[in-house]
Amino acid sequence: MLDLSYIRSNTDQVREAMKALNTTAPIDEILELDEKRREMLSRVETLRAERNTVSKEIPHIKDPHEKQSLIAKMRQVGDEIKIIEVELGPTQEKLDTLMMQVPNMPDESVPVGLDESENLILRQAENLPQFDFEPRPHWELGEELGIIDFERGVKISGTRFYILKKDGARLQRAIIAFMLDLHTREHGYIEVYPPYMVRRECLYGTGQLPKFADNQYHDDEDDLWMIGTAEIPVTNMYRDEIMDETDLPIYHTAYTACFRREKMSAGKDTRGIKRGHQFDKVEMVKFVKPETSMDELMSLLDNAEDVCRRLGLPHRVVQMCTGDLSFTAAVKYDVEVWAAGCKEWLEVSSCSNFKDFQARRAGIRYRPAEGGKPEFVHTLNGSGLALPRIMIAIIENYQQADGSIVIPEVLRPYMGGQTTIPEL
RNA sequence: GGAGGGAUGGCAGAGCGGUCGAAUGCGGCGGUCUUGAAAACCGUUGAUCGAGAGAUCCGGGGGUUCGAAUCCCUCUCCCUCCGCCA
Repeated sequence: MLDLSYIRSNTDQVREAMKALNTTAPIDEILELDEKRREMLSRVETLRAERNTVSKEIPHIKDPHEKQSLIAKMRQVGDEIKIIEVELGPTQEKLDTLMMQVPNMPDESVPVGLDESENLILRQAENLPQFDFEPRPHWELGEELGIIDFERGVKISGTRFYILKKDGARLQRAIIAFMLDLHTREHGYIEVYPPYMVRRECLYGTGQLPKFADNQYHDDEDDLWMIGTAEIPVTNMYRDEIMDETDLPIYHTAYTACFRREKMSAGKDTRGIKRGHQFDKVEMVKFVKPETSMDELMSLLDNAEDVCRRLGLPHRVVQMCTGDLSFTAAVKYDVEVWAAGCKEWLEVSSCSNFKDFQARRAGIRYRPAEGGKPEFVHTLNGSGLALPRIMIAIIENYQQADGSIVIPEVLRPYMGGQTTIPEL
């Protein structure tokens, strides 16, 4: 959420930003409602002040006539207050609703562009794996090796579901453990294991609601929402908290399953395990002081790239232009990994700086060490990394002519020393 | 799922329908004392909006009242007991 007083005093910049984002936001309506709200607020506050002072005097008044007349007068003031409040309530509500629909402002460093075609490739691996045979896609190899069962996945849960089996399931487990160990032991993150179902307020805090309700699975009976990413529970851990400056920065990493309806991508990527309704991900989340957040984003991105490097997966980094920025992000970089079989760059991580956008929604603040008012922290997060696509890249890039797969060296300790699938 | 009890400032814990943004203790911060520290003593110490006056906040929402932390309704959460269960 943006700061309302910022919108008020920097209206032109906000309008420009919305244009750059290639979106519209109800700025005029917001300003109008805000003015109406403030006008009513000052009226109602004056009346309340009067009632407060008089009500304090009433018990000390001896003369019963005077007392009764003041009570009558205050009853009238109370009625007036109520009349204004009846209008003020919905106005405030409407304003809040609109404010929740305004996307974050892009950082000045973000290139202006219309859509994904104008994203910037910042760096790209030069040596893609070479084969002296035609590399095959993971859905063929996976099925042949008996490590992915598409048919039975669909049988039990429908389209976009699959079952990992034998070394396939084990490989995924190994990657998860490897990534968590890397982030906790070498990158300074504290591991957490959060709930996969959260209350609705959490989704407002991180920005999935109200705009993206379509993509969330949710249980009507208890109003619990299945997380689409660990960002949701982990960021909301500190909702409505004021931390000490010395607590910052906080780095968390979490392994969770993620659930997405994928409505907007209907019919897209239906082959293989690239896009499922359920997938696993290791996530990195940071809470930092505002002045450090851009540096923190760079190190977060590097932490994600480090996973690729160690797994020996050629990757590239893409900076989102304004038109392809997500609703909540002020800056966003994607890490994409090359998959030799389907010959595609696959997005395995998305590293964003949300600045104070989520913190304001979720009420996450810190008290500066030198005293003074609490300030909003900056939040960041990035995948570290998404499992299915890493699985794809490993299966396809490490495939051999005979259809077997060589296990990347760093994963072998997590696979009991096994070096290939199938085991020789 | 059934029965009961509770939710107050960073924590613990008082609170009569008016003088309560809230006693007291702890913690935090500042000071006195001390070579330094501890102890002791004194002071200070919540948030939001607002230029300010002031307004609002005692789990959330609604109501009664001139006036609500205090009364009523409702929701949520927590605790205890019973039942059920990985």
